[in-house]
Amino acid sequence: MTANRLEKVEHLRAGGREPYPVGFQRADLAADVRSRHADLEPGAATGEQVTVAGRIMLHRSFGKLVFATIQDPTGRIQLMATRDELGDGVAEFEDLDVGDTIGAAGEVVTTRKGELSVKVSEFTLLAKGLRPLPEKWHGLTDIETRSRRRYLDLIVNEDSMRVARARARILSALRHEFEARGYVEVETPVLATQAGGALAKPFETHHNALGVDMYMRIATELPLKMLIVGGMDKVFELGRIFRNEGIDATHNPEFTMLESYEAFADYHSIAELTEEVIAAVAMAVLGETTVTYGGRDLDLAPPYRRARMVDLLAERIGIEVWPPPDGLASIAAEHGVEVNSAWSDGKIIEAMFEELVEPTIWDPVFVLDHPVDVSPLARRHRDDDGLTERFELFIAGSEYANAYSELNDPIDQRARFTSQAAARAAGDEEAHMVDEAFLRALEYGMPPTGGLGIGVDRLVMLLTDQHHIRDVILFPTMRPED
RNA sequence: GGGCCUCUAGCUCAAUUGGCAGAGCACCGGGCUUUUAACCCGUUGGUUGUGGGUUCGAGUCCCACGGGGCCCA
Repeated sequence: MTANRLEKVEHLRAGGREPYPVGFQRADLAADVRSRHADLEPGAATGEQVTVAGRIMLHRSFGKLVFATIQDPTGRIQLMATRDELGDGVAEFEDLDVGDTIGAAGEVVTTRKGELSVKVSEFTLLAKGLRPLPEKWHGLTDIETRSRRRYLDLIVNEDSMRVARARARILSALRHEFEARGYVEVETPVLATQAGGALAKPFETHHNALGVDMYMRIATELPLKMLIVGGMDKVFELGRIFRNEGIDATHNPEFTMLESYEAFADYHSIAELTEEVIAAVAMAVLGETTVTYGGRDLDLAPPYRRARMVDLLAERIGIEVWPPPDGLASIAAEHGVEVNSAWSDGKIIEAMFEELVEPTIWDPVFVLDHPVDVSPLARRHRDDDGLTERFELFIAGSEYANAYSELNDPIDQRARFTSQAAARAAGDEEAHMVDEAFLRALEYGMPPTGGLGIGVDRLVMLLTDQHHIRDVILFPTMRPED
């Protein structure tokens, strides 16, 4: 089939016609033509000349009369090529294939059946397609091909285009919300000699000229806090994060996170910021705060419920878990939660929460006050030394945001790092490394600060009703094809 | 990492108990001046993911490997 199309290209060139010309000017978009001529009678002639361009999606020939439906970024419109108008040119129009990109000029008319059309007086082949498009009835459904050849998916699956465009609007709305609140967007290193700010395995690489091993960032937290030390009191970064972990419905090795830090804020004010931003983004993208996710309604309008992690867990299992009772590990085991004997009480509580409470959450909840040993960068709770001033926002069983009153006590931070380093030495590959550069910055004094991270891909999934992260990432990470 | 499922024409899918690899769309040729997934007639198109094995005979059964999916860790 490609051979046939190549012959056509050769034939065009032999006849002095360029199959990939430059310089064509599109003057009109399908949707604009449609909106200008919404309710024409069948057989109408408007006298309006338009110049449209797009990819041929459907092609129907009657020999001396040819219809082609082209698609541009705004939609589809039918072209009608007639012998009356084009003479022998109609044969050339008939020879076009589905998948070709063409430009055409002509009068806006309706056909006898009432279909709005451009009656072609001139047309130009702009890009000959050598490969056939997926089938016009069933389109492209194979998940692997849709992900690997996203361009095809975008051409034939309207929903994929909808999601891609919604994602762009979400990114734009997020920026708008933070900028409107006086936050400054910054860029921090993707490549660093230490990976910190989160508990995760990094990608490792090497800088040849410097002769040092480097890591792709697993968070933007530490450099952003250094900017708070530097006096940039409200900063945010919207960027790609890399974690060397498995791929599943909610994890891609590279993903997009928004992190923000605000001096003189705490996790209570950041919770208010978070619910306002999420509601505003939903409004910007959907025009309402009610979303349907997997067929079930969800309201993103503030305020969201606030509840302590330990209280939600106690409510679920009917036993108080804070302060940790004796035999917490056996209580976990009784509820089918597997725990490691090396785990701290805090880690056990977190694991029980993840397994027993998270899946039951539907409406937005700020889960507050995580145990200190699972939160090495968060400030200790002002009323309880064993907890932190932290929240995670859960919606529909998944985590969407993570925030702290930031730990700005350099002595405590060093102690936390040291304890993480011990866990690392004991084999926990995700434990945090001691970051001396960050500690030095804290030692100069960081004001009390509220910080926030929002998982952007998951937010896109929520607002576009997608249930796999690969469907909101244009080019998800995949194994090589061969 | 483990379990289960899956891979057939460019796309979407068939193929009985192990018995001639097929259809629709696309492509090519022919017909048609009002179609809407146009229609009608006739062609073309295959290393059945890859490599082995069993068998008179393998898309089908077995083994290994590769891609993908779902679930679990």
